Amino acid sequence: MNSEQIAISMTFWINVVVATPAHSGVGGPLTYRSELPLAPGQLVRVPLGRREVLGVVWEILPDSGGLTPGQAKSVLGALEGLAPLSPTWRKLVAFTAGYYQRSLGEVALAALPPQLRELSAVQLARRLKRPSADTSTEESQAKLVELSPEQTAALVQLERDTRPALLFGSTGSGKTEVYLRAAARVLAEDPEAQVLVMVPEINLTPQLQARFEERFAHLGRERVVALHSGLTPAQRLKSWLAAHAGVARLVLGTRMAVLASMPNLRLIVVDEEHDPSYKQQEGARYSARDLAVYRARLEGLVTTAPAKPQEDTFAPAASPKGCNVILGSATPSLESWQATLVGRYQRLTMHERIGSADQAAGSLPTVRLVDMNHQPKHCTLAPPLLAAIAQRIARGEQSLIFLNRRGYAPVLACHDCGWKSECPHCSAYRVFHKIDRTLRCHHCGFTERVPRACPGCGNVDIAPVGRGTERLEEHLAELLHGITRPDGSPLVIARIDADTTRLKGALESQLASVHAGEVDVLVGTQMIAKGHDFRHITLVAAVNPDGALFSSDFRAPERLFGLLMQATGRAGRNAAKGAQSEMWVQTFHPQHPLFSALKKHDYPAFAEQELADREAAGMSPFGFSALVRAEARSQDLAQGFLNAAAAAAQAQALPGHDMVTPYPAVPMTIQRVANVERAQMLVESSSRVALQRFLAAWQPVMAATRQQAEFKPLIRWAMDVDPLAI
DNA sequence: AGCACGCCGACT
DNA sequence: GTCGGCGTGCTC
Repeated sequence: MNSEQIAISMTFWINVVVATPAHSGVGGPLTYRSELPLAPGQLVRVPLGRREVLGVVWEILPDSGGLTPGQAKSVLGALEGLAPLSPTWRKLVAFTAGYYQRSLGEVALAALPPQLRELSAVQLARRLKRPSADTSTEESQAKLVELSPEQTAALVQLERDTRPALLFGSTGSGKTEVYLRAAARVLAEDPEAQVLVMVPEINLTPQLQARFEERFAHLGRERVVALHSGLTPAQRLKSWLAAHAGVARLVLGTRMAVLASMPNLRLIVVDEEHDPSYKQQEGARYSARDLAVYRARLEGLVTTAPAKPQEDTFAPAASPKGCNVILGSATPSLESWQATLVGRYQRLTMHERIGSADQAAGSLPTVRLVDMNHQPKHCTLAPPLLAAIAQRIARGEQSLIFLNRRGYAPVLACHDCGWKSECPHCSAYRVFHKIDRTLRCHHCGFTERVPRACPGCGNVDIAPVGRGTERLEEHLAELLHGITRPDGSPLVIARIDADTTRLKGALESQLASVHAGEVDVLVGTQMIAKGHDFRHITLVAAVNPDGALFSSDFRAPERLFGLLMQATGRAGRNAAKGAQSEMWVQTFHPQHPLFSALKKHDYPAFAEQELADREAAGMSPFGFSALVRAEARSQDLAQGFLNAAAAAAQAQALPGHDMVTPYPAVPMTIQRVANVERAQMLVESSSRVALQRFLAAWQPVMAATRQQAEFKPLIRWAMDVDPLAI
């Protein structure tokens, strides 16, 4: 019957990408037949196994490509009314898939709103029929503040120089206003132009969204849309469709937005570009910041060639339209900083704090290092720090205390038999949460009530070891007992961390009470360092930051410096109090160069020091790396698989192997999670291109290794290119 | 990834 | 006797 149909009607052969992962064996596009002519980039429903899935038409084939008619199924239908995804978008997806070693379909489908997969043709037609945003509203320009000389200079420079721009500006220097002006210029120049603004976290979008909406209200309603995982599926689809149709002029989103379809993209802004959340940590592990720079080149947004064009896979040929990419940060990633040093990016510096008329007084807080070697043993808070906090309370000022460990105590232990609160499913300790008397595993979520007595020996004397935010809050309440506010009322201590903000809206309401001055001392994890503007806080303290100085994670110092710089920015944004604001750091290593740079609020000095270390060690941005991770029921199997795959790569002399160093497989830091053993293998190279070639060639070798009988029970493996931590 | 098929333990 | 556990294999 099928053959008769073929005989009487025209048949087209097309390649379609569907969401099959790279390790499934089906990496590339699948060939389907279609009775209708289809265009590359169109969305289609196709049969896959026994289900119907959404796919993207990737290419039109001249013939059946050697497939027998029985092998190819027919396309079920196209999503009518949707313009095909542009060639540029497909190039971006293809690059992402190739660079990060995932299948085309996995990247392409992940970039589409999930609801698109479920929608019937009728439902989609209804969504598309909705009246588009009104195009003309009165030109009610919001009143503009006067720009500082630095802001003006940055904007002038952005117009002159189309290299990617690193906007290096401290907290409060007015980076957002530069984004707004740069966006306004692009949008005004071209009535079709679109702008993409990315932020690291969803909870930062509402404030920024309000600001952009206000500024661009004259463009008409619904011209500014948000795109992030906090939206409902329907909202996300709506935003995506608006961006895809070119109706949305400005898209504000998290990392996922870098892959949004925006046919007239002219400017990309990456705010807080150093933030680790730009790196996707599951599925296709792409860096949205790096892809933003790539996409800008692809769209013809930035024009300058990199230092060594042939050597950089991250440098597509630029097209001629012209636009830009702005990366903003007070503490840039060392990768971006290095790029400005070699001229690949331009650097725009903004250091004045806007609104502080009194610059001579120096509005940045004083950094005080507390040498913990000279403090009473085992004290959590040094007496001088405690006294300073008490003083603030008495003056009616607020303090902010950081501790990067939530819960009450990181482990519960029996001093008699040595029992510790290990998780039965993971190789990690369960954290003691006093508030509900539970032991919780922060890796798999396994939760139990705290045992009455030691499960090992029956001793009732089991005790918390170490200190988390919950215990610090309790401890502070004891230490500060009796201290009163200026009006004689008792002090209030509050805590903000992942546990107190689990409920929707909880973070907002807690922040509001801090802003309202109801709280005297705020205890929290790093989540409070980001983006929140606490004007009345005049003291910020980091209780125990030393772990990051000697961490095996080579980016830990960079993150610590950024966090502490950000925290100093939190203190005393109220200009009048800026001069008396203080940042306290408790450390056993006060001579560490990181702290010397911090004392001077000197990021360039820190970067110089850190880059020298990285160069000596051949690490990013001077060297390139990838991790291959494997999961299995046994650690031996996971490691064995990785080692066997590496041996096969050497034996076959894969492209680039002579410039690439694979290290032996090792257990991951958290070796076992939810009863699955995890191992990883580090692969390094001084050449990004060699590493890329090697990884691409290695992929099928891994698949073949997996086919060997002994490795059948392997659960999965995946590559992480340019990993954040090793 | 989904979603089948397929072969071994505790229940209507 | 079946329901269901997840090991294994396939998807144009």
